[in-house]
Amino acid sequence: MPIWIDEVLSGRKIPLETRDPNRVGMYVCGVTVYDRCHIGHLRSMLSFDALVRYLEYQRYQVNYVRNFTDVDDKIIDRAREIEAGRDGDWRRAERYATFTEKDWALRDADDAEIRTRAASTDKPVALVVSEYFIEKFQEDFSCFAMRVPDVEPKVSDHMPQIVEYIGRIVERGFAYEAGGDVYFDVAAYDDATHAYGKLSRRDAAAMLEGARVSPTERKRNGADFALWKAKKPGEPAWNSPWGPGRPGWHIECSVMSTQYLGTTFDIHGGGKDLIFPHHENEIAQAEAECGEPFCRNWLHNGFVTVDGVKMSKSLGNFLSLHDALGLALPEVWRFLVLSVHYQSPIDFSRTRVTEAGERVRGSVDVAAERVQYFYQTLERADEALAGREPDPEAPLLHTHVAGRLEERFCEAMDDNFNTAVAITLMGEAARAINELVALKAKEVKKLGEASVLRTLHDLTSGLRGIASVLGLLTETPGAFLDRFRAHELGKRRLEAAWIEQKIAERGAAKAERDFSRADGIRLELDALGIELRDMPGRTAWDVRV
RNA sequence: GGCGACAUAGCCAAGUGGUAAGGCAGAGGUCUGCAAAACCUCCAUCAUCGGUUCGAAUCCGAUUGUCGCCUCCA
Repeated sequence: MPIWIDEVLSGRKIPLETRDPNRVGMYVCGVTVYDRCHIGHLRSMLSFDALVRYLEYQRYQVNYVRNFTDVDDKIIDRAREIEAGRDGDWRRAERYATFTEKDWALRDADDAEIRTRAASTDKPVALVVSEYFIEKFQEDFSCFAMRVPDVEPKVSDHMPQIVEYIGRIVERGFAYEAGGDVYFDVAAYDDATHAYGKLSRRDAAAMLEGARVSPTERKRNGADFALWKAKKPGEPAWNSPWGPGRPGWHIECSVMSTQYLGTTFDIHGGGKDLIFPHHENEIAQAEAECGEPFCRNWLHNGFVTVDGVKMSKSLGNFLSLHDALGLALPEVWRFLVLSVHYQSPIDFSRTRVTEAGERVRGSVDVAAERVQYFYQTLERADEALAGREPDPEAPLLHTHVAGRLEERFCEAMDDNFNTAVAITLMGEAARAINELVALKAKEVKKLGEASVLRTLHDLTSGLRGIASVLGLLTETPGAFLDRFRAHELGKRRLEAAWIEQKIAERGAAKAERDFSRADGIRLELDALGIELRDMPGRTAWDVRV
């Protein structure tokens, strides 16, 4: 069965075809490391992580490359701001208008650390900035258990290759030097190939027509873009035939992707916002350089929105990964991301009360509850199965679910990686598990004890199996649920020991059949968001999300 | 202004020609000292209008609305 993908270059749903039927070469645009990451980055990383995991589950050998753009205008800007210090005018720039005190605290702490590091090295501050944020990237993402890319190339490590690559584009007549800069010649390229704009579906002629060459500009055409930028004072620079300078944005991805994956590699991914100009220009550069098709399959993930508006730096409505982890556990974020199809927007929200007084659950909180539900389900199943050996010959119950879980999972994932449907299937399995666990002895007897046991066993391992392909439900329930409760309690500044003590008091009251006192304690805890569940012999508790 | 996407129940969200998955919220029920959890049942004809078709949420056109890209962005 082929995997069907909604491919952006062709604009259609096509079966995934790879150069080698058993291998996939995949390049995903990573981050430009000039600041902390936010949940938009997280979404992109997790979406493609799930994709890689599924491909590997389908026995593809995936060569996964994800870059760091560590030489860039924004990084240089950040370095300048750090050098200007905390009292610099930059602080009043419009892009910081939405910064809160908390944002500034983190920002200042990062800047101070970078300043300290820069003081003890000869390196340009800009490179210290990028090194620092690569470190932060690894730290912030480490808890998400993502499939580690096979290569994480950095621009600064590929200068000779980039310079040579640009040289070949110039030689072929698709780029020109102007005052130490080198620009890609969109007109020349489009004349030769009629291909400029093919990814983003733009009309190259119209773009060229609309643009004017201003006398101060070095560009021949407004649509041209820099492959190499001549050094300006205070900027990091590398040598090149055109003088000292640095690469423009876009060229690094063409160079590094083809270096590690070859020309015409299989999958190129990134956020939708990269389609133009970044990916369009990557294609133009790469195909200008070698005359061969660049990448066959282009996949783009949708945005994260906040209150329906795209989350972006300039709007100041972004949630940093750092803050995100304070709100919910990594697995909850993974669940939230995968519960929406990768191409659709995800609206991030927290639980709020409307003007009408209605409580509307936020997407993160709903995700947290679902993850909790799944682990609680597994915990019940594990308990029910403990020390019992299922008979694989016993007739299966719930055959639509139990017998077809993996098959239906593959159907969903083969259809353009529909993780949303995959998660629905997980829900079906969990419901069936709960139903079996809750059966009474009489009902078990009627259905056949061996059948119940076997079905429960199959469902549980099946659920774990498909979930783990997506990087979900891989922990032991106890470990996860403990952490989950600790996290929720932490948000509310409550202590588990205090709650346990209250529960003990209530237990004593119950033993004396003093139900009004017992109920009083229940209400007291309930008001704090603690829910009690009386079970045979003990009282369990949960934190309401 | 140019290009593009989307519009599914109170909220979130699958579904690209055959008669609307799932989740949250809500209602009823089983269970319970009372609860909770879990499970069961109920809860939409798919923005509007027109067209193609035996048949459309799914295709085409128009309208309205929302959003994105065109400048940095996952």
